[in-house]
Amino acid sequence: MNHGSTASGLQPTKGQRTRAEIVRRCAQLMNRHGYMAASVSQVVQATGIQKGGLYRHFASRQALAYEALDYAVAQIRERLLRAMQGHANACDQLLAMLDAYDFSEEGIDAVPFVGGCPIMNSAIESDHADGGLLERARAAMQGWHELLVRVVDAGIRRGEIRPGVDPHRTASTFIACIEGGVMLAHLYADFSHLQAVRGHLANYIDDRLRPAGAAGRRRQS
Amino acid sequence: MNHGSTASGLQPTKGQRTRAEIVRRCAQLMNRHGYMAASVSQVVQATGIQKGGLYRHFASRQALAYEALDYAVAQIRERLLRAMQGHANACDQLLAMLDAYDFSEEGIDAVPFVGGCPIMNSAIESDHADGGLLERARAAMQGWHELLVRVVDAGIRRGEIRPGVDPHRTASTFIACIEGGVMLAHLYADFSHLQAVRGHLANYIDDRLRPAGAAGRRRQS
Amino acid sequence: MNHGSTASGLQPTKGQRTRAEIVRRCAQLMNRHGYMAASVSQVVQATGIQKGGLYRHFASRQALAYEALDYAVAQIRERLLRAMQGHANACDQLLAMLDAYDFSEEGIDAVPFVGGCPIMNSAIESDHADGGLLERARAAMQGWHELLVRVVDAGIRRGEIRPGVDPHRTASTFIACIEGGVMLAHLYADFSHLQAVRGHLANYIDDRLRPAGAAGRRRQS
Amino acid sequence: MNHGSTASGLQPTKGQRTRAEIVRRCAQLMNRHGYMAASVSQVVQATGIQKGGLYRHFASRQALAYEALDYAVAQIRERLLRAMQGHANACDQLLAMLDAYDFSEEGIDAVPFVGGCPIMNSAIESDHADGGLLERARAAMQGWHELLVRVVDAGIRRGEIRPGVDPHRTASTFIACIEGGVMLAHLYADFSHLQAVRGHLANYIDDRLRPAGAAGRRRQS
DNA sequence: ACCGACGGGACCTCCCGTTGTT
DNA sequence: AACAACGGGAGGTCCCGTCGGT
Repeated sequence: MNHGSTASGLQPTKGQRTRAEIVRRCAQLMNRHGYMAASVSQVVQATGIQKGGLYRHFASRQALAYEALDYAVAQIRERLLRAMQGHANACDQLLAMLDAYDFSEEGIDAVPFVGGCPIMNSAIESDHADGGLLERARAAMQGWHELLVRVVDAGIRRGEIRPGVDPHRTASTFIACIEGGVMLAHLYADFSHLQAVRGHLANYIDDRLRPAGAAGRRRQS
Repeated sequence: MNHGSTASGLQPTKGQRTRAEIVRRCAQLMNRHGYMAASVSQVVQATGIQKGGLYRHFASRQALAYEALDYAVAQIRERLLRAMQGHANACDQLLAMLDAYDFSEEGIDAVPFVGGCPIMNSAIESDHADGGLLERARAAMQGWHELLVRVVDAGIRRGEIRPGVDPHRTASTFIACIEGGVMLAHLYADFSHLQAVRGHLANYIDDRLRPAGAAGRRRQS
Repeated sequence: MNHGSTASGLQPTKGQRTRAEIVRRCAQLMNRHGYMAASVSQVVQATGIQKGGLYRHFASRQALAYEALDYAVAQIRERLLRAMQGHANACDQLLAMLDAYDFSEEGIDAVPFVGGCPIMNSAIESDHADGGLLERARAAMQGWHELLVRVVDAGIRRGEIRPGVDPHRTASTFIACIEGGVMLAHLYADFSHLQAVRGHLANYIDDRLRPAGAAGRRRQS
Repeated sequence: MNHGSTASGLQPTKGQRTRAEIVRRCAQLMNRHGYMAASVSQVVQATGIQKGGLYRHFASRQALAYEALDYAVAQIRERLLRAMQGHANACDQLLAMLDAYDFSEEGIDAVPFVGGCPIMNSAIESDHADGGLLERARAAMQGWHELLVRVVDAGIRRGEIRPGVDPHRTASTFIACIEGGVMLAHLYADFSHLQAVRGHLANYIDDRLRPAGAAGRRRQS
């Protein structure tokens, strides 16, 4: 049933293209309606493919949900990495992560992820229903956390962040602030909450992360 | 169908006690399994009461879910208020709110709310399914936000917080940090993430909220 | 889910009566269409009860099928026992068993078991699909086999059957002949095949079972 | 769609060989799982050929099932004929038929027909579902019955069987005993039941079929 | 000659809510 | 006030058969 990438990676067959499109559409759908809460009928409507066709590509609704989540997490991760690559300084990279969640210019209903952050959504939903979802949510969060730790570590090594800073606690703090801000922005459909958090994190960086003498030479939100 | 408080408020009848118990049990159940995702069968099992009996007290599963959410939010709010009342200084009150979410000494499976913060849970879930849930989640969040605004305002008036601080942005920041921290603690079943956030907020209070001269005279996490 | 005989055995509740009626109707249906092959829709049509109601009484279609088979086997067994009780001589009892399968006077579509012998039917079908069916078919057959062994044993003790006869082999022989005859009668909707087998078994009794001197003093088919 | 024997009978084309292999594999599969109960997926798995390929050779699953049954019946018939050809005496030929069903030396899971006698299986299953199956089961049984009648008739003509014997009733009796014995042997996975029936039939032949003076000149089981 | 891909429908299960009964 | 019993329907899975490629 795993028709993922069997026959080379050059010319995707029709089935592979269909399958990829299903995953893409489902990621959008399920990030709103819940990865486990979305019904097959909704998937049928969202993808334009019938049940009979769906079950050719995925063994179960659950398997499709997992794959959609994996896809969504990969998308978010890519967005984060791309946002970071625009900056050289570790502190700027940290702020860029938050900015990656700000869709205010693209509109709240824009791509890619209506429904908020998939990692947080699955983290919350995993408590409800499903063990497999929990595993995936934890793995996704862990990946993000480790990414942040690496950024902070590198910042310390490069002298962009004070030596005494604890990378793990800093990572947790950033994630908590970002996810909390995303939740508020999404709940109210109002990104000003995210901007408030951004200002807070910028201050935090100045107060506690940046080396004392180097304060304040960057764009302020 | 709203048998909430019909026969005076002194001696609750048997029906009223049953009804209250149902709501209490459902709040526990639904905060884990989702307010809309929890099925009537699960409610029957969790409460030990049969469907016929349930529908005597509640017009629909949805109505019960709303009431359970209201109850859960009220419980959390009460816990927050009680935590605040232990402190006179506005800054301490703010930190006490976060501490109210720390169940590390009571165990992760302890009361009252296995499954994390009901406000955040409903905020996330409201995106999935239900308009009524969204309204309630927003109202609950609004209530909390306003409470924080009042605390900050009062702190400014009493000279415990710097005059220039924006109460709304500060409230948003605290909520974001707390909810993000709760989410992490719950996802990993590990309250150390919440402690990291606590340290961060304590620093933030010292750096940006407390009047300059008054820095640092209270227990540090 | 096993609402079999909870509340005393005196006044069956409405549910118990419904349940019993479902089993009765299903035994008829499933003995024709196969215990596993019969669909829930067919059960709904045969019983006049809807799916929602069915699953209140039985955990699954399979559970209902098992119960229907058990009921059918019990009915056949009762019919066999009643037929035997009309005769004192062991040899006559053996022939009476075959006669119990002869519905030629009641019509081929008569009660109780359109569709042939439930034991044989389940024995054949058990090979197809289901392990639980095989267990039940074996147990039912074993019960019948042991009944025959007891009849032969008693016949030997009372001097109605020759001492040297092997009860087990005799039981197997009778069962094989009867079931084979029932199958033919049912396949062709023609009981003359069963009569042929009856004549054969009567001869067999005279030739090999009855004591030498006592030959031939009973009604011949 | 009937690509049975289009291009002469000398060099079977690749398609014809594939088709024959499908029928052969299906006969094995369907004799266990039921001719109508076996799903196309099971056929796909058993044959290693995909649906698109299957439906090139057969118009429907039903048509394939019929052909598989015909093949199975032909196989059994051939086995019976071959067993008979080893004996000249009619009485020995009758016993040889039963022996043809005894796979105890080849193992219960041996070829050719795991799942018991196809004629009996289809006779039982035909009651369930399908009119076409019933026709075929009756025809197959009729063919066997007539074969037995011819054997008995020839035996009478050659003086190996008493003149007064009724060939039809004798044929029915043999079939009933054999099929009943096969059923027992298969149900218990124990061929001793078939041996019991064999002994019984040998006695029956001595007592009622063989001419009086010619008793006992054959191997006893 | 065969396979991959898909549509539409039937199946079993479970759900929610109502009703009659105790 | 509570339960047992039931109807109607939605949900997820799998089925059979067709069609376009190759």
